[in-house]
Amino acid sequence: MGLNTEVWNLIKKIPRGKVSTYGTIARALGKPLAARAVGNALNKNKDFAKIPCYRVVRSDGRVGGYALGERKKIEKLRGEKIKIVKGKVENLKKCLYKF
DNA sequence: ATTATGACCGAAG
DNA sequence: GCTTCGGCCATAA
Repeated sequence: MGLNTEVWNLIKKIPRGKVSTYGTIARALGKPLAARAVGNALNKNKDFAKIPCYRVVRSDGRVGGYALGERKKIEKLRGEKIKIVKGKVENLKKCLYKF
């Protein structure tokens, strides 16, 4: 397959109301230094219905990019009761999903 | 084979 | 808090 499918299949497991980070995903795939590549992989996803790419944020809590725009990403997260203040997730530790 | 680009990260100022 | 910078990986040209 490829990195893309690996990433997509993995993040499908992130439940509603939880998030993960690019770096965490990279580590979970055994490529600890590939955080950037993970972002690229998510950017190529088109199936927004099945793959919750909006649940992946930056390591410092900032929401990060989204193919449909940062605005939409924040809306989606808020829709799952995740607090966003000044473009950052509050209590990132608390919302983090453990793989 | 080389270069550029991007939904990143950590350290440093 | 903030910004800048070098480093990293994968993909495309």
